[in-house]
Amino acid sequence: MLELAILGLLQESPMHGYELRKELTAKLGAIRAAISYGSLYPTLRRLQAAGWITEAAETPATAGEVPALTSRRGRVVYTITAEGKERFAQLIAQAGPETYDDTGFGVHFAFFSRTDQATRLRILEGRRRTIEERREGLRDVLARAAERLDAYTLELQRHGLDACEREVRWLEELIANERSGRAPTVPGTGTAGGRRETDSPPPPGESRKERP
Amino acid sequence: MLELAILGLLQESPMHGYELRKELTAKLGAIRAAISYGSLYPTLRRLQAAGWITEAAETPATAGEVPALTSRRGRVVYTITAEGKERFAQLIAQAGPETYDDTGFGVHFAFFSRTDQATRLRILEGRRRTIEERREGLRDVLARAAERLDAYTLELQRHGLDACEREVRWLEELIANERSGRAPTVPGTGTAGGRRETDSPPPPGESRKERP
DNA sequence: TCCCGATGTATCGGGCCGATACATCGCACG
DNA sequence: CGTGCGATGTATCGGCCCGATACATCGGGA
Repeated sequence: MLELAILGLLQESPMHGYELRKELTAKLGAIRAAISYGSLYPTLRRLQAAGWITEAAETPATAGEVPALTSRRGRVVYTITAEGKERFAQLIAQAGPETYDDTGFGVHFAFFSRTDQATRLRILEGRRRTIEERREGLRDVLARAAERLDAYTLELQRHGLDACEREVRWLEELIANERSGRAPTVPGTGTAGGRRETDSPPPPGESRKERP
Repeated sequence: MLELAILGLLQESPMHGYELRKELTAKLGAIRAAISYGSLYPTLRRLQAAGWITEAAETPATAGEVPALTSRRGRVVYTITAEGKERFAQLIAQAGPETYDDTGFGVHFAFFSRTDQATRLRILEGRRRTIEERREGLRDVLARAAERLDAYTLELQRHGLDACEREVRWLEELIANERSGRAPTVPGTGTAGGRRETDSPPPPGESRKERP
């Protein structure tokens, strides 16, 4: 999963580790706390070993432009390769069971703008099925094993069931929007400000790989 | 986390691995998919090594009672020790940062009936603070970095923010109930049947993501 | 009869996390 | 003027947990 996220971010621009972590946190903040360096650095090394990215020490002196007394810090900049872009395209499009768990779905969804509509629909529907199954499991427990569980445990299940129902509804709306070619924007969620004039566009679709 | 859950369940009655997994799934179904045997068995061995539990091959023949032609299966039954009970009490009462993440909180909450009110309040409030921080982080991103993110990523954040707000409200109710000495039963959640005479107690649980 | 699904125990490779270590920079506060 | 603290930055290590895999038995339906 981390592999996919890193490849996705580096496609926007080359970055060094610290920056990558910040971007990762901003992009995936809704699904996971914060990536640990204990995962990040080993993953970066793995990606390099596979040839998906290259790492390079930051330009020691860019010649002109304020050679700067400011700092000489050993920053390492990671850049995605052509093979890495292919790898990303492959990972983002294929869907296994992990694609539908909380983290996997979240990462795929965060990079939906780099996929085509058919893939988006496939993933959205797979996620819905997964959540529906979880929901049925919770309903079963609540209906059939309620007397064996204490009130707190029961309340936990109820809250989980509620979250499942809510997510299914959310997915239904996204699926409907997707089918009609409209953009994501689910009506109900007018939560925070921030909407800009840029918002109409969306079905960003087309996985453009901007070649150099 | 698994350690705590196992110790908690074995306190109700001795069990063998397969059974333990089923109970774990029923009790924690709202927060995590299903415990893998690849985690369960090593953890059980760890617990035994520490002296918190003992393992014993199932009684070969209970003497009378249908010696049974049925089966001779090498089942291993795990039983909690006195030290294990102390360990559980210690784990369930103390709270570190992991106590407030999705999984950690869920497990603690599932065993709330084995704790005192003060501990419950402490954990509930810690969780609320954690979720409030997550919520603020999402608001910041939505307010300050919205133009840098695509429509899908934005929608993901909005959905996450919505879940945070909902959970905070839920926690508030649980806290209020806890303070007033009342039992949980959050008004809104009349989802499934199963209420019994035992029900006065508690509130719900929460979880999600996964995280992690 | 034969196979399948549930019951049951167990290991192995690998991903990811938390703790930890170390180093530099700019700024605020004393 | 110094001193320390928070942000920036790279990196490793032990350990938990997961998914895949292997193996074995039992009851029942095709």
